[in-house]
Amino acid sequence: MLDIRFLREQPDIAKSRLATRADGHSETIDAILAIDVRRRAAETRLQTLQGERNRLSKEIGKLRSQKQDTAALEEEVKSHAATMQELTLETDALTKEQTDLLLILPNLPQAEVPVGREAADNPLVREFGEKPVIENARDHVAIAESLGLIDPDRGAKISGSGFAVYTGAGARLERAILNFLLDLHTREHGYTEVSPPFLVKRECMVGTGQLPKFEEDMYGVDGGGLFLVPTAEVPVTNLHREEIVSSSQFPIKYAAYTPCFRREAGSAGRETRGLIRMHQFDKVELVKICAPEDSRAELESLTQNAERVLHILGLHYRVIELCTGDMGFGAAKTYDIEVWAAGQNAYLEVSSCTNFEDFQSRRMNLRYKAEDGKNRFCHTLNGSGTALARLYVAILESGQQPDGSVNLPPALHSYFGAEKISK
RNA sequence: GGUGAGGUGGCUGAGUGGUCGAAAGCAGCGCUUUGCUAAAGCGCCGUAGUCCAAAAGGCUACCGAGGGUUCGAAUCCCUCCCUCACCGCCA
Repeated sequence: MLDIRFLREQPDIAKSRLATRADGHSETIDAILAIDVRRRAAETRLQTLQGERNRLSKEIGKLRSQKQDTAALEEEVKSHAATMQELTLETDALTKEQTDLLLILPNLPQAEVPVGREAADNPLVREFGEKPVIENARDHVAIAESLGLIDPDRGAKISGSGFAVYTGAGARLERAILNFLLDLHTREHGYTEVSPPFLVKRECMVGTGQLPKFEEDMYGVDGGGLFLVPTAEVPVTNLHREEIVSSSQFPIKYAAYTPCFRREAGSAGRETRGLIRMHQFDKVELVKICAPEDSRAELESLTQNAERVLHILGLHYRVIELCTGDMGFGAAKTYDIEVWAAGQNAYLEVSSCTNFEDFQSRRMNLRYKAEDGKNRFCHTLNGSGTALARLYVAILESGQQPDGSVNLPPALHSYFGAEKISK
């Protein structure tokens, strides 16, 4: 959520920076400001009447203690009741209207984010390793089926398309990768492990920005009161919602595993083969909460922490920076990490590392006590460290051998309990 | 799920209809003094919104949340949420 004062004072700057986004409605800003004027006018009138009522009520109390008649004053207060009622309804309605619009307004890209319209405009930042040379590379579906690692048919049978069942060594590999990721980030990168609920309240989804705009992508339960988490970002970032945290805790760094549940509405047919786009997938998420002046550096180190996963696993990857037109709703700046999947002959996004600045913290009223004693909004960041399913794809496709087996990266041997998977 | 108790400022904790935004203590900040790994005295010390060109200042709202009663609500009534205790059920 953007600062209403900023919009009020510098609407042109807000509009021009928002205009570089794919979803940047400047007309929404005009609507917000129009409501703002009406809202404040109504509020001021209401407050004046409230002040008058308070003054008269005190007067009544004083007179009564002196046993004097107060009927006239009481009538005067009563005479404003209807107007106050109207003004209360008006300010409430205008406040809600304004908030609703503020909640669907995306974040401002940082000034240096490259301006562009779509994914093709995203500049390459760096890459690691090289594409492995594999003759007649098979894709992970063929590999996994021949080795009995996943059972897509039965996944579809029990839950529908977009759900996978991992079986035998396949399930074990999933668990091995998970443990490797959590150990790496907690032991070597200094993140505190969190195991949060997989269901969160609506207000948490609003806090991190999934709602109200993207409800059709989420799984709601309990009549819309609770949602299955689409990423651990939601429960973990909201851990400190409505708090004033101490800056001595900064940077707060959490690593959390959760399954992620997404409807993927509108993505049918795009990259849907095998495990690449699922309604449920596992992910280890990294979340940081820090002071505004540190968030740029924290994004760099966060991204490096996520990259290290692929580095250690020896997988070829590249880091790209999202252009303004390709950034997510709440993002001020985002790096995507894409791993090479030999069987797909394509890069797969396994991590999206984002600095939200104070966009989320405003929504969840997450503040810290600054050195000058003032309460300020924190900056929040998160990045996958990494998504499991696509990493799984890359491990299978990169490790595949001519005899049909899969060699696992050395870092996973002890977690998995073997060096390779074969029939 | 049932019964009971309770939710007040960073913390502890008073306050049951009218100068209560809220006593007191602790913590924090500032000053003074003595001096040295601290003590004492004094003062300051909630959040948000809004008004004014701005500062100073004013006003409004907030005592778990939302309604209600009243000229006036932290205080009375209703609903809900949460915490604790015990009971029931249960992985």
